[in-house]
Amino acid sequence: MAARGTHGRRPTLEEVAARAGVGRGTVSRVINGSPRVSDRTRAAVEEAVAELGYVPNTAARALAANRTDSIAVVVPEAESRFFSEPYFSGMVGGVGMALAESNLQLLLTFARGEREQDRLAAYLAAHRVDGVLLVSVHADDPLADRLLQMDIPTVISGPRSADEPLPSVDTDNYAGARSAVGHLTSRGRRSVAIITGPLDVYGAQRRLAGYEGQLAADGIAYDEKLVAYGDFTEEGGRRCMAELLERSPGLDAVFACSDLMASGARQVLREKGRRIPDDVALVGFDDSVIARHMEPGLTSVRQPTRDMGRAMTALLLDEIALAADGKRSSVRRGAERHVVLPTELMIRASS
Amino acid sequence: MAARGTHGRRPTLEEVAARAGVGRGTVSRVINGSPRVSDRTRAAVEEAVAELGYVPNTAARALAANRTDSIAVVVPEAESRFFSEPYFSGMVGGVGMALAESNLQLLLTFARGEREQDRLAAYLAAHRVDGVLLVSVHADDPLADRLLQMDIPTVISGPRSADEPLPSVDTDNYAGARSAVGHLTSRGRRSVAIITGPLDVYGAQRRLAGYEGQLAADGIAYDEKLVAYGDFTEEGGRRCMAELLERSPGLDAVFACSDLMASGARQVLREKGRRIPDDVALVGFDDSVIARHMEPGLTSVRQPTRDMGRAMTALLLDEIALAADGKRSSVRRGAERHVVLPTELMIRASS
DNA sequence: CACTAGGGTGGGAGCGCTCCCATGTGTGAT
DNA sequence: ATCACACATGGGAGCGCTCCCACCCTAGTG
Repeated sequence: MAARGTHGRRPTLEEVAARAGVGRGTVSRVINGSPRVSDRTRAAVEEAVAELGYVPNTAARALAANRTDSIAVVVPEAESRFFSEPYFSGMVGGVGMALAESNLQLLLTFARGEREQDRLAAYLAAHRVDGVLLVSVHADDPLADRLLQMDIPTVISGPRSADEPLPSVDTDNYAGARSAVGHLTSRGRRSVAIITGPLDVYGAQRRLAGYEGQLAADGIAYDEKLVAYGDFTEEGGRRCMAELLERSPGLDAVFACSDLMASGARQVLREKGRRIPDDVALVGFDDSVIARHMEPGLTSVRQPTRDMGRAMTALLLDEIALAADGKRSSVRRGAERHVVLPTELMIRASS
Repeated sequence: MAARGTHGRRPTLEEVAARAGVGRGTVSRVINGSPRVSDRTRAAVEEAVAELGYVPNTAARALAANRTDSIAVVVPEAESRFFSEPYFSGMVGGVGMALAESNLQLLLTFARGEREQDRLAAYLAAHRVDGVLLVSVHADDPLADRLLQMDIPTVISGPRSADEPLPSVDTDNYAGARSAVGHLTSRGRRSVAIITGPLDVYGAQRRLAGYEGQLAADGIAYDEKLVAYGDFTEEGGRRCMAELLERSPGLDAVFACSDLMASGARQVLREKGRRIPDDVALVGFDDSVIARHMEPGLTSVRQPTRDMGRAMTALLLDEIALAADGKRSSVRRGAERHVVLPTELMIRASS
């Protein structure tokens, strides 16, 4: 039943073996690049494979070998954020790029809500993937710990804390924030406000820390009135900007911890009649499309999302290899398991 | 060997059966929701499943049942465009959303270059997925025809021509273009230029046709000098705008067939000292982030990318079901296989 | 010239599931 | 009470592959 079309079944290993006049095992060896095959035999098998257009059946292989040759990218957010934030699509693109060189497949999964996460955890547990890439995780995310417990090779895209147990890839949020603030102070701004991200995201904390660090380095007193707590959304940016203007009408610069928030801030600044950058300089974070198309062009801290995706993939492949080798090294290369990528300040007209 | 950790193997069907005191077949029936099980037995099995934390092994199921419960989204572009164009991520998000309700998984695949495409075709042929969603295809794309030949259920995101053999989902490019141009003429613009997309993309042709259609309806003569042939890129938009200004300095409106091109056009208009919208009105297509953040806000034809993703998924599920039923209806519901979604003109300050 | 290594090779066993047929068990009709 | 039929159930036979053991043959050794 359910034969998929008249074009006939795909050839099997056995058929290739018959055609090449060898045994099943030998064909398997050739397919998997084992050295224990004579050149003559190998050639014969390869010919048969080509003639028959043989492609191994993944399901059978997965069942027999207990690996799936695929990894999952898990985005624990509603898909809606997946659109709006270039962070995600950049990351996924980088992963895809890195994967193209291996022969792994990429499973993309969204998991909003606890129920979904439960389902997902079970799913991943069922050995459906060789490893997991966790993107954008909040400090209290339960999924990460579950994966850790279940011993599934996992790499996380931003550590949840300073001592993240899972291997991770991150941008240097601290340095990035410092560069942004340093840029503002070096241009003579003295009353630099910040619109933070949600502080249950470790990266957002680090950006705030970078802000504080740079002010200290520049000998500028930290002023609580210049700190507004946002959530990475445009609306949050609006709200924070309004608050800031109310509390500190004299501010002359704003560092928004995401471009989206910067965009919200810009709207409010404009409504209140502040000119950018003349009255208030504005800097964002992400260097997304928005930054390039905003008016005036938004100075922003670039995150190499693509490279991050690549780095995550590389790390994960390591982890998977390690796990397969029976985790002979529980003493792993500590620091190497936490990759931190540099940021770059893209200077435009807004500052 | 290669046991993935000390936490032990996942329980199997057989173990659940033993625990529940029934046979393997019965458990399978319960898992798959067959009605041919008594309530008492069903309850017992469900309890055993819960206690053991049983999750079916996908590979085994795929092998036995000859289906994979997963579909592939194929993006035949370099990942680079995947980032820059919200079209893609919107679509993928919609697919993810629709899939969440089924229990299918989403495989994301990029295929740039012919070699990659060959590999991919073989891959898909090997029954690794139940169906394929093809996003953004050029008229001469070979992959689509191959999938058709191989009898793999496939849905394409924009038909390649008026008589696309594959089921498709598209936005109403013709009507969208008309609404944009009509909007411009209704505001008194008489010299409306167009920057087209690459004409080997059917949708781009339709937008041009809509432009012509609306001008005709408004009794405005079609002027070749007002048509510039772009490629959906920002740089292309710049080039075309420059050309147009040279050929037709008196134009008072521009319809760019993508927001990205509109952005390029805006830059050139500004450089040449034309005010938007006072001197030249500008309209884009896509209603992407760019449109919302451009200065002035860009009037743009919105494509419901999310809904498109959803619609594609629904169509594909149909196709898959049909294929499984032994394609009893080669006489399929013709028109229903081509879904066209309406556009909406988002009016902003640029026009 | 017998004897041992070892590289090459064939093929059995089994991965966990679905499919389906054979077997039981209960119900209503005669 | 008897027969027929429907429904519920158990379990064999594979799905196509990998793993591994046994075997063979050749080449080197004493």
